Amino acid sequence: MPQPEGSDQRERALPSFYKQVYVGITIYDIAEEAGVSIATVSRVFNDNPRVSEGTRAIVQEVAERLGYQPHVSARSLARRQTETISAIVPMLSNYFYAEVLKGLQDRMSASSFDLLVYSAPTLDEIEGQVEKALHRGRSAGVMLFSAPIKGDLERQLQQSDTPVVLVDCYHPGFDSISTDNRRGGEIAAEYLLAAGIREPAVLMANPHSVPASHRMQGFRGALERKGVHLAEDHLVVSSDGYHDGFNEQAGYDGMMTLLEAGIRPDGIFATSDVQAIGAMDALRNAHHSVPEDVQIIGFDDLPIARYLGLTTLRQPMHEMGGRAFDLLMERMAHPESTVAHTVFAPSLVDRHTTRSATLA
Amino acid sequence: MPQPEGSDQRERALPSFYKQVYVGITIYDIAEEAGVSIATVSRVFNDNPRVSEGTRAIVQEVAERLGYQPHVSARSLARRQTETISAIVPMLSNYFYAEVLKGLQDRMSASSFDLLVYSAPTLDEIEGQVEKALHRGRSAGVMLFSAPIKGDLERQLQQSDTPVVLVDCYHPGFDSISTDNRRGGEIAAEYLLAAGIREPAVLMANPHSVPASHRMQGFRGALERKGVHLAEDHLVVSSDGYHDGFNEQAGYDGMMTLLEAGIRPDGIFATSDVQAIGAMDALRNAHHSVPEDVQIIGFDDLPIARYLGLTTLRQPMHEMGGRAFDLLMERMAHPESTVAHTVFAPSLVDRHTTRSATLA
DNA sequence: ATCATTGGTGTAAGCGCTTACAGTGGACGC
DNA sequence: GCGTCCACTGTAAGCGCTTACACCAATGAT
Repeated sequence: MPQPEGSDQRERALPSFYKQVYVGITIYDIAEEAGVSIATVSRVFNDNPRVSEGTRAIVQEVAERLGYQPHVSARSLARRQTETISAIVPMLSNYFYAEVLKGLQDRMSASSFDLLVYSAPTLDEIEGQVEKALHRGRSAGVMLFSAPIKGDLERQLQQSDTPVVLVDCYHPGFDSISTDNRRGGEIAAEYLLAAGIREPAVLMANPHSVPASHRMQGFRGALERKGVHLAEDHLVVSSDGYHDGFNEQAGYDGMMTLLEAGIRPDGIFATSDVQAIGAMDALRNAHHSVPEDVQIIGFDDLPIARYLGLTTLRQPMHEMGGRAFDLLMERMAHPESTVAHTVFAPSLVDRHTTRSATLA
Repeated sequence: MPQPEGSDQRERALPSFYKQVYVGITIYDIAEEAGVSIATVSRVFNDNPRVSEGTRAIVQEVAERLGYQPHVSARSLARRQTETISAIVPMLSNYFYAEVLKGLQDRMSASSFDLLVYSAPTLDEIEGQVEKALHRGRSAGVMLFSAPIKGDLERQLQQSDTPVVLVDCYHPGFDSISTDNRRGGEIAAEYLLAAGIREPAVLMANPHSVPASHRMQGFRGALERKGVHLAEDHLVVSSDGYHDGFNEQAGYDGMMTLLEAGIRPDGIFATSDVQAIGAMDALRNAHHSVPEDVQIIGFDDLPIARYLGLTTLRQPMHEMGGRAFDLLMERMAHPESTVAHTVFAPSLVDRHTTRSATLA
């Protein structure tokens, strides 16, 4: 239905009746009511200084009265940019992601950006979600969590020209923010060794999980530097696909594998708190006491870790979220600047599943 | 910069060089390359049957080759609708919301909708976030969590014509989905009474929290029906604003208030698991044992409840999220149909902080 | 008094898409 | 052999906004 000329057609949308006030007020309505052109109205909402104070006041009053709200799609189409950023996370109900996202939102709330959340519980879902997030006009920036950047995904991201920030993962070509997982593993090893353990074991999540691998590698490396060997059969790798093996069942099963093989480590490093919790369950069932018989260290510092008194490596999740947003803004402002990798050092939170804590 | 005529201007965007292939391919580019009009291209992407098989194949091939992606803003502007729904939650890092959101996303993933997440940690932030979510063109539907619908907010929602579904809260004028909090309170009371308690106490979150109030009311009501009175000083209401008093500290403080007043209840109903956990902390510090000296029941069934052996009332969070999405879709399809309220019955999860569990 | 400037405003094109409406050419019936 | 119908396809308007450019009155310089 062609709109014959000017604003004739528009008149029916004008707020003659109250019930219509809140539906579809456009700048045309305001322009007509205020007796100015749509360009002027638009200028007012864009804080363009080339509008006289008087006109500005009138337009604002009318807009207020009619309950005008700019149409986001029209605006981003005309401006050629959105105020939406997308986050692709493996799972919302995972505390780590929820907390990072919260940090992100807390920082975002000062800006006018909105947060679109995609979830990709399994690795093969990532590409699809990333593709959606990368749709033209969808997001001003993308935040990708815990994804191995290679193959098609890598290409996809490289070919796109929307800014990307990697969280909890790494690729030389993109800004990233992560925890120094290797260092975390090292700290765990040093701590356990200092606490007197002789026979370490590792409960690892899925081998393709980069953070899990790094944590384990750091742990093993530090061990070896101190002359302690991590036996092959003392490293249990989860094949549980649920959340990459970062789950309680995986921890429980891993511990049972050890126990059933007659292995009795006196120090355990679990690549996540949830795994540690599962392991503690198994240990309890088998009547082994923590930390007397076996000491255990987790990773993440979930709220539950505090309640269980679990010694763990803390990641500054909230801060990471805020920083991730900053990085994205930075990248948007300077698309060509050098790629930056922000690495947070994990800190040991000493509680009651390790000896030194009890002795301290 | 006016576009003189037809597609002359466009030619520079055509993929003569590969590095440009992935930036800004429009239907004009495809139309030109495929030798058809933009209308035809558009029809192909909208599954309009009035396109011949041959033409369709060519267009699809070209689109694939050029890596075409529709521009979401342009599309929603032209279609006068978005494929985005917004959720306004108090706090992402709260397990309840994260889990409901996950249920929502799991159901959504089958559709082509995207999820915009706003957070409103305090009550006065709700209106602002709702307003953003209600911006014209922003969302096809809004999901509002745990918000008291009254005053400006009520008006705001009523005047808007975008579908709204309330989660974990209620208003006669809007579709809603919630747990029967009163019933949950009743179940807790009946259970505790059956387990032999004589002196009940309630640890309640903020009084303006509707779920907390209902839980308490249900509890008190059931108690009275059995001839047991809940003394005024046995009802501790939190004034801790953080997350409406649904936090561990509030539970801890509430329990301490009781203890310091010399009150020694033998059965405690906490309006949330986190409060129950805080209370148990206080109890432990004061050397009272659970469930011997005092039995305690929480509400929610967070993962941590399982580990602590906390008896609690479970809300089907994941299912609620899925259902919420269905309701929203339903409402979008039939804007004028009768308002529907879906109420889930909470179920008691019997663990070790209550007697009957140990005795059973 | 005249002309360049300037502050304020309007006109209209264009962002990339959808879709009503208007062709167009071939198959078919008479 | 000509009109009718149908299956496709193209033309162009419009979604609500931004913004380059044009315009105009008032101002200051000369």
